Amino acid sequence: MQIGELATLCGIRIDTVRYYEKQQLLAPTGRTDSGYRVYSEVALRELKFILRAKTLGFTLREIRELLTLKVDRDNQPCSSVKELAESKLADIEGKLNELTRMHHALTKITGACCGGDEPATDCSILDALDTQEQTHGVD
Amino acid sequence: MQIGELATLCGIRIDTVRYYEKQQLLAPTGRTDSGYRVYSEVALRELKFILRAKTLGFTLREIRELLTLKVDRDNQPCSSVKELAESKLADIEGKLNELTRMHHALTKITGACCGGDEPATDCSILDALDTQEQTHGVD
DNA sequence: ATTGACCTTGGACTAAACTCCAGGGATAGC
DNA sequence: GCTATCCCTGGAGTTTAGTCCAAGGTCAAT
Repeated sequence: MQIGELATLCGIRIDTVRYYEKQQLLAPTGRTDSGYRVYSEVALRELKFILRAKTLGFTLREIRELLTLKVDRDNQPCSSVKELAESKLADIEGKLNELTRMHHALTKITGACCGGDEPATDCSILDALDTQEQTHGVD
Repeated sequence: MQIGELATLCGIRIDTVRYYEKQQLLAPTGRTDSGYRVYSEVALRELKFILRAKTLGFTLREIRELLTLKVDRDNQPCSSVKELAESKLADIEGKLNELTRMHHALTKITGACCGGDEPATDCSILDALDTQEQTHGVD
């Protein structure tokens, strides 16, 4: 497919696709004789991954790292790959913890809002977070 | 405490704290006679919340919304609060799904990398994501 | 062969989120 | 009282991540 279709499928602008290419995040699968970029299904999946990772708070630089995280058991010294993957895993686990805490807090707020059985007459997200166990390793 | 201590405790610059103030995210608890900003423990918690939310991919505008999400059961029309909280809950659930998928994928990579029992000799994060159920509602 | 919808590059522009600087006042220790 | 370290404001500069524009080539249909 061409760049326009790819962009439409992902709900972004053509310029953004070219920007990601310049940032070494997404190379076109090939070019036509006339120089048009051509993209495969793999590229489409890659672009979708990039966009999802972005909503999770990863920067383009971090996403580039994630995308180049490849294990080739027969040829590669795996220590560096493993190190990076584990550091990304730690990031992700921290984010999962925080999101879970926020989820609890917001659930509590919506409950308090419309006839839940919480006694509080006033509740903010910070108050709601307070009632969670404070055992997250982020601070 | 003063702005310098607050910033140091959070690992950010003083300018950033003042920037958040200008963006209506974090007001100082008060001022000294000479005009120095003074911050309480509550402000410290608020700032930490802002910084955590930022790593989760929320923009400053969204964080401001989250922070002003307050339920006052006795006085407020709760429909708007509830609506916003529920839309944020949906955001958070989407992020939790994606993060969980990524977590599985990275775990698979680190397993494949150092003596795991996966048969693949080659594995990237996209390959690893492939083996997850593709039933997330994001695309 | 002309029209319209697509694509190309290069470069300028924007918004969000900082980050730094200049010029000056406040406070604490010697 | 001097010096260092903190703070103040206002404004300029930077980085990241796009977004737009101009000038022009390509392709399919009429």
